[in-house]
Amino acid sequence: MTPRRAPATPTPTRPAPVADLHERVLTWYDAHARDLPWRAPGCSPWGVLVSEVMLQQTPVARVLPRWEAWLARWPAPGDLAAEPPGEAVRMWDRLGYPRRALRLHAAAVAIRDEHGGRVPDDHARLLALPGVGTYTAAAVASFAFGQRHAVVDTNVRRVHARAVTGAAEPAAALTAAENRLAVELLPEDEGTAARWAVAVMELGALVCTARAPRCDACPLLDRCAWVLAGRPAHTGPVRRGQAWAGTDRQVRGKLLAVLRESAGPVEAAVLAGCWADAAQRERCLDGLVADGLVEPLDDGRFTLPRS
DNA sequence: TATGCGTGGGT
DNA sequence: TACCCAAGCAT
Repeated sequence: MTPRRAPATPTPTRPAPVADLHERVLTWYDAHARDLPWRAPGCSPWGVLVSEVMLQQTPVARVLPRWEAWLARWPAPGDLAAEPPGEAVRMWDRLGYPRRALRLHAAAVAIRDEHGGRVPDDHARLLALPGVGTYTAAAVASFAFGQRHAVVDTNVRRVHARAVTGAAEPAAALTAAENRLAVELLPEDEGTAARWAVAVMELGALVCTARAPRCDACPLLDRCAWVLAGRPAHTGPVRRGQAWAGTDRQVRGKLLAVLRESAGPVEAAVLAGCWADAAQRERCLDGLVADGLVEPLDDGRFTLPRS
């Protein structure tokens, strides 16, 4: 162990360029941040957690109305935990990746049973919740509880890759070097670190975007490593697009949509109308049952999970 | 570590 | 028009 001792004299604790980075991004955020409900001062940690799970791979514009409806119906984790998981799947509507709804319900149950109904405020306990990974645990700890964590999502990775590393895109998968960089860039002060985390994400979401970055609006333009290097093209493997037409994903989506929109159990014959290929249809239905998204009844019908 | 997992708007 | 891709997680 090598305890790091704070300097007795007011020596700068980090190189000036990093302080400049912080100041520019934080100033930009104060002027340009979106007014999102889960960022409102009165938003509960539960509201933040729900937003983070909904925002996993789903755009803000589509999350907004679903988040409002969710929080209106289930203002606290215990409210959701008291209902069957199928209700969460139904309320999820078309946000996509409906296993997230199931996991959010399971998280609500865990919060009720293991945390007295309150969203835990430390990273390890958040990480233990269903559907909460490294990113979401750090995000909730930072955004809801003001703690100092490296919050590394796809936006942050892109900003770091360009502004600091000088690459057009981050690596395909999160690397140890990226995590180290994120930790190094974290402001020392807890409250500042929390603001920094959300500010870098916002910069990536609004300005330093994947397709057509709006560099003219970027507070880092004149010190962006990627721009200074002449905006070199992405070097590395081309990302594989997500196949869609004819995939199990598409079939699962069709089957679950029918169940969501039905008030009660659905006949197998109705589900059969979703997809002509019977073998694929059955495989997908079995998969949905195995995932807990669909419950088969003794009479041969199917329903959203009741327990 | 690579893969499977929904959905719909933007370019 | 066909991609591209959007605050990841679990396995």
